[in-house]
Amino acid sequence: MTRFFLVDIHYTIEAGKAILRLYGRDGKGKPVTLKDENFEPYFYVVCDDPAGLEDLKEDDFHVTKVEKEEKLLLEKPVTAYKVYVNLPTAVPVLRELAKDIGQTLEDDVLFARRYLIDKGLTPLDLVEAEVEGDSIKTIKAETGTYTPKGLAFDIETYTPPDRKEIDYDNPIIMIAVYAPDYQKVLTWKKAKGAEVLDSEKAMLERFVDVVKAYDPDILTGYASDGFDLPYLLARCKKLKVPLALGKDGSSVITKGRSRQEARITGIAHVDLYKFIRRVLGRTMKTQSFSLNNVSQELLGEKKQEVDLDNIGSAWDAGKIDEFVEYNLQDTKLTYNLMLKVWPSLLEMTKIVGLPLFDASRLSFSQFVEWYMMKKAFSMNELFPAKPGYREQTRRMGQRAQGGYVYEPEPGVYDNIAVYDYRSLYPSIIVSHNISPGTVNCECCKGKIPEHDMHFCKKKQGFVSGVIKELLDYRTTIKKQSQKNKDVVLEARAYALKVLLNSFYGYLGFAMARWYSTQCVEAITAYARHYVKDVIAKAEKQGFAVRYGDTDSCMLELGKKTEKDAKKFLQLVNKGLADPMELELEDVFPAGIWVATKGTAQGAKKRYALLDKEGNLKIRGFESVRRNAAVIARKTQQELLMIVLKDRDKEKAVKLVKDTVDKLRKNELPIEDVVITTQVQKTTDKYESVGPHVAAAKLMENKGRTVKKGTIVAYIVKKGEGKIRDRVQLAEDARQGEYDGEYYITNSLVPAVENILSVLGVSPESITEATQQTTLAGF
DNA sequence: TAACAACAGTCCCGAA
DNA sequence: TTCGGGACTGTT
Ligand SMILES: Nc1ncnc2c1ncn2[C@H]1C[C@H](O)[C@@H](COP(=O)(O)OP(=O)(O)OP(=O)(O)O)O1
Ligand SMILES: [Mg+2]
Repeated sequence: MTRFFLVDIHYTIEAGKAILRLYGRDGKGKPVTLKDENFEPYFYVVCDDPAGLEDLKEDDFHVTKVEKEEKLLLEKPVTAYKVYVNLPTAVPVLRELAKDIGQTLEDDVLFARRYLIDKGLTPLDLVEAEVEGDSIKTIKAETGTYTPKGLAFDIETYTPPDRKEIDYDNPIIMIAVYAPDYQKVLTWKKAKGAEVLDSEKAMLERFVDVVKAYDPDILTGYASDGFDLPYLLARCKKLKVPLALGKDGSSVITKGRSRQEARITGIAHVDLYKFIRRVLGRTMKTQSFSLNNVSQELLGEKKQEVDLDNIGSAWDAGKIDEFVEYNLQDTKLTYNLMLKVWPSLLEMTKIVGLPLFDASRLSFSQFVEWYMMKKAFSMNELFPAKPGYREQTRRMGQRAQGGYVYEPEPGVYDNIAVYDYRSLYPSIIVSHNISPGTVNCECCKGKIPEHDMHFCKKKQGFVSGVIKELLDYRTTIKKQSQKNKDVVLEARAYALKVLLNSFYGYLGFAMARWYSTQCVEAITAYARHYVKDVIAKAEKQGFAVRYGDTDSCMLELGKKTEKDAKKFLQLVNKGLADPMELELEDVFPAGIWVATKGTAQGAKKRYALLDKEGNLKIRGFESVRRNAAVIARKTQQELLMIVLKDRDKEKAVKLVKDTVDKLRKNELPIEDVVITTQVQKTTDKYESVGPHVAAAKLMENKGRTVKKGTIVAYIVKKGEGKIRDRVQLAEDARQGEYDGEYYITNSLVPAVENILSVLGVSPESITEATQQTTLAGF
């Protein structure tokens, strides 16, 4: 009997047979490798007459047996034939032949993943195997707490002083690895603090040895899928060094060109850049996803800045001491980032049940889909086929209505109670049993809001059942995080929230296996119903409704107290079916809503609240937008603080006037007028060329690569004509080069005018008055 | 930086 | 000069 934490799984074909190898570590920290030779690949065929299935064959591929099974497809019973084949690689071949006989299903499930699903094993959790030698006889899942054994690494490459592109002809000059109990920097020129090897080749060989000796479960880098490992591989190939990091002695394997990934057999390679960018990217404030910026935001740690542009000349001059420090520092940051995201990453890996390598690279849709597939197996549901191209296009044209947003009345208000449904869409799915298989059942009647549709009340739906489990779990975590004010739990609750909301999105996602417009329509119709219901109830109770968006409702308490606010919460919750629940997030001493530009109408998705500790919670305003000029963002934020906290109109006016003045007199440093904007396509693809695209082209002219996602920092210069003809890269901007008038009219004034007008101050008075003082100065 | 969804504000370009 | 739409970013 062997018990161990499962880290990775991989299969090979030996003597015409698929052999799975499971890699992991036992409770004492000893590495474990076991093989399973008794798992057979298969797919399903749904048909009336299975004749001919057993005889399918092509080349070396053939069917080994066929079993009849009663399964469910989209929650309806079907008879399916389970077609076993001799090799995993036979599946994509024989399924094509089987298409003449019936509908093939589950014919695109990777073999190792199939194994994990069928055996119910969870990576990074315990498994228990009965073995003979190193061969698995039986295997089952257990539970235990895994402690990660990780190693971070980073390479530095030689770059000639005048070049910046990646060129595999340039050598790797340094490699660092970091774990709390082990650090090393390798290089091949004399340097303080490093182990100095004779040559690049020797260094690469040593690197392989170092990693093997440390024997990590997890090897982590920052952008290591796209840079470090492909680079290492290229240099190793050139110098004839096997990059044999695999636990079976195999080399690192890279895959894909646009979306590269580097796999190491038996070790979970985690590219933190990829994971952070995809999972946290949307919510991060950072200007770029450089290791430094990301560490700054996530860890509050900044590494020493070293000018890497000089690494080539420094190397040539043999002055590389500072790069040793720098290289190690990078790996330390990478390691700490790993620790930071570990609770969420571990959570997601265990939930989805795929190896860490795969789990850390999943998109949200893949995540949802693999989770559903895992659950489907245990509930005897067949995995529906992925939609074909035509079906995808058809779905693309469909659009379901979304959430309701209440139009606010511009103004400053006191004592705002903020209510918000906990996991609204997921809780609707669960409480109303929304699932493709429960739509308009024969056995029940009823009608959902806005649509002639109902959902079964008797039979548990597949999707609703799957989400219920996760939702209950998230609720526990969220409550714990609130109770203990624990940021780690909060991060986990957040990851789970996004995941849960992705189930709703997934049901309306064109490429989904489980796709249902009806479900999507139902979910959002219920959501609109529930948020409007709170609004109506609040009004009935005499509250002034100030705002609401999708699942939230903000009430001005007026003469009412916080106790009344809590009573109202009870009232609403009494009318809600489990697991739906409205939460009272907080009562804020003050809040402001403004008009949309050029109208008197209240702007949605733009407001600010002052909390009891005196902090601002700003939503939608320029101050939280990276593509607004820094000066506009700063001034607006200060202004909001003055308006909500100091309540000082004079001070507010003065702030803006002073800022206008400084802009006019060109007194502000360049950093204050920088605008950062992302290019979402390559620069040649633009129909309309805006300032940031013009700036991106300036970068390209300087020989810099601009890719999708590059964030461009620029300023607007004085001059005539279009704004795009007046941009200058922030890095090249000279002091005083910016156009103060542009920033006043197009940036600062728009950001503050609707706030000032709530106070009854007209923007003209601000700019005019300054003009007068300026003139008076002459 | 392909791939969970919809709703919404603002800036600037480009056609009329 | 006006106005619609492309582009980007944020909120839920
Ligand atoms: N990223 C998203 N994808 C799809 N739907 C979303 C997303 N974000 C929000 N929604 C929808 C579904 C949510 O239930 C609803 C309300 O959003 P929100 O209040 O932010 O989250 P939530 O209600 O799910 O969690 P909680 O309020 O407990 O943090 O809006
Ligand atoms: Mg909510």
